[in-house]
Amino acid sequence: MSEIRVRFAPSPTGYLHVGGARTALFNWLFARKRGGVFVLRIEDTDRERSSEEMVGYILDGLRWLGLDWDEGPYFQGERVEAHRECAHRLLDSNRAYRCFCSVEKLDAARRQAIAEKRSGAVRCACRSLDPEEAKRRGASEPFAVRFRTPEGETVAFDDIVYKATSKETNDIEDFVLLRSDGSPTYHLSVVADDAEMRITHVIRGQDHLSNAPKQILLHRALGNPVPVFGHLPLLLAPNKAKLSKRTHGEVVSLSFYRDRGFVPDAFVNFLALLGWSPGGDRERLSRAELVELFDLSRVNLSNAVFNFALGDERNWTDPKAIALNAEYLASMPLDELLPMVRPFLERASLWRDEFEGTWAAWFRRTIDLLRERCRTLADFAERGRPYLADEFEMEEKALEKNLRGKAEEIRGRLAALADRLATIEPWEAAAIEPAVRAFAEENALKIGTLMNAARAALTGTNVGPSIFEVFVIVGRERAAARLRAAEKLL
RNA sequence: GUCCCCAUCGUCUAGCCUGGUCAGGACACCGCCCUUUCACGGCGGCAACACGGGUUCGAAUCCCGUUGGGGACGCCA
Repeated sequence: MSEIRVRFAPSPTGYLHVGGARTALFNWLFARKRGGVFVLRIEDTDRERSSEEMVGYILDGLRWLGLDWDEGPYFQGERVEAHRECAHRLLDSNRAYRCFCSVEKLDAARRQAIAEKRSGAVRCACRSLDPEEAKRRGASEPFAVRFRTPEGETVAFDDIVYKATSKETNDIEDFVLLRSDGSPTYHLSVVADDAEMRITHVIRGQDHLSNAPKQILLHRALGNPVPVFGHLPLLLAPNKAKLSKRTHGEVVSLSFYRDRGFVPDAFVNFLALLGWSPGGDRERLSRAELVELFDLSRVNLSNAVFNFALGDERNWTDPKAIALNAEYLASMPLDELLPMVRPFLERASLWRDEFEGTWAAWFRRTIDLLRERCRTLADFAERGRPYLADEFEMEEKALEKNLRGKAEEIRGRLAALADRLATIEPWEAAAIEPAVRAFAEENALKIGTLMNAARAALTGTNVGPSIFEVFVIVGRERAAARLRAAEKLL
């Protein structure tokens, strides 16, 4: 049995989006599961729309997800001579022909065919031109090279996902192989490169399903071994349209998920479950488990909706993705989490080198305390501010409800509590709690009122971890200072 | 318009191949418990086999049709 080789072949005409990332992931999983080779090929034959910058983004995205490739990146644009050579071979064997029609004329013919309720797969008149005559004309006239699609045949193939699939060749147009400027088109390049790179399994989006018969025909005409195809159901936007960077914007771009604080493993886990399931109830799956359980033939046949709602503060992207990310944040090894949090703190100007030096133990404890309440890495910067820095916002809600609203009861008591903090030993939750409770009792204060007021004073909010843990993390002096400051707001 | 593909809770899905289960799970949502906050956790609730015909003792499961959705039909990839 020869080696299994798959490829991910994005075109660098835009950012890597979530759908493309999933295609890459499924190729990667398939290769890793079967001990195959994962090839990365950049399909940059559309020179006008491709850019080097986009190539960089695509590589960054794959690296972020941890989808390491074994070969490449190869650039299709560097192989145009080989592709052209294929077209000429086809021309020589009469499996392709020269077409002298103008693009305008063809467009008009196609529109008319559709208007007359006929097939859109129009055949060009140049198909029946005498090859020798066409060759002579070609010396002085621009022409495109078209594939001579056989007539009256059925192309059948077994798709790993869609199983038995077939298409009548009469429904396939004579697609272009070489443009009139001599540049190869997608179909030709893909087929030539897949053969050259000895690709055994073509795993890609279902939007390519109707391209498979054309490519099979081309492979046969070229005398290549035909690869096995596996088409993946599409990822749809909430409005059920195919996901596209252009219409759906940055929220479908992979880099957006990195920037908004997703853990790569969590996002990979989520992506894997979009269109595939190992069967049963298992959902939280590590990368190793994914590789172990992955089975392309178990991929769903129907398209999956990727839910996002940018206007929605809480569920700006698929709630299930967020839930999974929160689960990873809460339970992943702290040592892996810490370095992921750092860039988000840096971006918010909350990072201090001491966090990795003299304050390392304290920092670990702080992040560990916060993680249960964070849904993205960005939340650490947002919720962590009162713990990590001295300037933080006093939320109006907290101020009104737990400080000013309770002014009669707590006036003078906050400052008194601040004094009391100095006497607590050791400075741990187990000692702070009884001391604070005793203080409340002595002052005829409801403990809840005092705790809520303290939370507002120390963190500026009315939500967060146990107030006694908060005291520990904020620290004796800072806590006292904040209590006194809050006293002045009453 | 032509061709191709698809169809289980709001969403992701298990079950379908090899008909017989209260159609299972997760997320979301709602309630209760835990907690004098929030979150986590626990318990419970809401919620689906698109429709119509067959085949069969019996259909989510097999067949046909309808409807709905998606994709392709480019000298884009």
